[in-house]
Amino acid sequence: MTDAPLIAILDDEPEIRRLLSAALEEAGFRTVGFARATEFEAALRRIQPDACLIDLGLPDRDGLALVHRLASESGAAIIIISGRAQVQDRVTGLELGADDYIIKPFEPAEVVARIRARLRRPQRDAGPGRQQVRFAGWSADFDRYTLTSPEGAETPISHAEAEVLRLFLDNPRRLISRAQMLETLGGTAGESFDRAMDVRISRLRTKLGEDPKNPRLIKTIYGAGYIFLAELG
Amino acid sequence: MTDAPLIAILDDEPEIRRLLSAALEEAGFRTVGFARATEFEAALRRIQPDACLIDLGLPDRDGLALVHRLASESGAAIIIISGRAQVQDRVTGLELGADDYIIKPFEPAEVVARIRARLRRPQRDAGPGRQQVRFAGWSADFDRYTLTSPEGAETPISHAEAEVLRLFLDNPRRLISRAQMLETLGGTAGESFDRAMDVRISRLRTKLGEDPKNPRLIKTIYGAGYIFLAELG
DNA sequence: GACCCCTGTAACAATTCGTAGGATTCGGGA
DNA sequence: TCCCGAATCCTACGAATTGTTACAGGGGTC
Repeated sequence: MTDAPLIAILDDEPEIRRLLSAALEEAGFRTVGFARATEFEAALRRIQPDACLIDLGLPDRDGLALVHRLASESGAAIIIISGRAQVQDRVTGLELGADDYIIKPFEPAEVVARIRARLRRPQRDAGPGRQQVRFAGWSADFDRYTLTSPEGAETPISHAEAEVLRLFLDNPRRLISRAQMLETLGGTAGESFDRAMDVRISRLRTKLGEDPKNPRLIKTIYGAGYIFLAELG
Repeated sequence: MTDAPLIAILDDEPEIRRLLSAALEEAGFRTVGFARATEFEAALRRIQPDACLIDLGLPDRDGLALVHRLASESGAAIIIISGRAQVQDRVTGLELGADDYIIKPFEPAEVVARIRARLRRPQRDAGPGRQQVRFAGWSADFDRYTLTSPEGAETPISHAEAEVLRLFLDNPRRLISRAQMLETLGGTAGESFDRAMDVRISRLRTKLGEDPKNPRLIKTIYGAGYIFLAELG
């Protein structure tokens, strides 16, 4: 839980791996290096890095395909390191799901700073690990689909309710428009499906013990959307 | 209503602002530009951008201080654009809380790609509701949409009322003309929409407990506009 | 097959907010 | 000071948005 973040390094040049892992460990990270994409992918079943530094132009695999797969399946931050400096390369790398794109030759200090910038944000971890979030005295468990009140009472929540709650927890204290919700929750636009949103929220509100006249956690902004007010922790 | 992400652009060169907003709007974003940091900061009480593009080296303020404040108080993604290409500049910018650092001259396509990369991930926690303002014994909370009287009584305020109040708080003791209000609050000019303003103000006045005969906080200047009289703090 | 829970739809209630119209106030000129 | 037109305020009403409840279909379990 409070371990140092783990950074995976995928680069076929041993010299670069050494340089990077030295700088990162100096900065307080744990590192693990790989020379080939196949090794790296095999290891991903065992370890769960917080960020991946990936060198494009690997000998044994198309790096961009790997980036794409990682982006959709892993919650780790993905940072490309590449010697290809063309704007088009950078754009496609980022569009495929990379979080950053660093050009060789790079400065280790900048790599560290960019990794830190990525890890500052809450990770959306996709692993099967414990998915518990605490907020305003409550505790949500997305594995067991339960909600525990500040007093300790536990009530089950449905999948639909959990989806809404997760969206709120990912964007605390930010306005979330209806359109955003429909998009995130997979509802096809328009129709009377946004009615379903209202109902989901209404049900979630009751389970959170909200006062209908004066909701404290889920606030509705007329004509704009919703705001989830809670300190995470 | 607020479907497309909103990108704020802070740069003192009009040419750059035009270039960026053209590229971003082409990519489906909404944009809003500012030439000065003070304008930008005032507007932040009113608008809620999803990402901020900030040019360092602004004439009227230290850009890095602004970045630092934004990073701790806003949930928006922060991207620095700068002509200073030294590694040390980049590192300090990122350490201060920026999410990315782009060097001039930049390619608009890459800026778009990097913004997209930022917005893919859940936004940073917006911090403990920095959206509180105190004035004349009152306290306005723009997260919870409440107004607390000097005696401690709390009344909810609607979105429309909050917009007006925010505008007043951004321009204390300064005359605000009707035209200005309509423009800021998004009302399409002319028509009988300025009647709506009257009503908004009237409702806000009642919630502030104003004496209709002798308003103390929101004063109307016949034929000119309104003035909000209050010490902020 | 009977039962139960989840989830969307529909119908109705409550809230928000702009519009309309008359009442009131303001400022200038007689 | 008094009067008049214009600007501003206030109240009520209605359209649009959102909340809530009841109900029906679907899928899973025993």
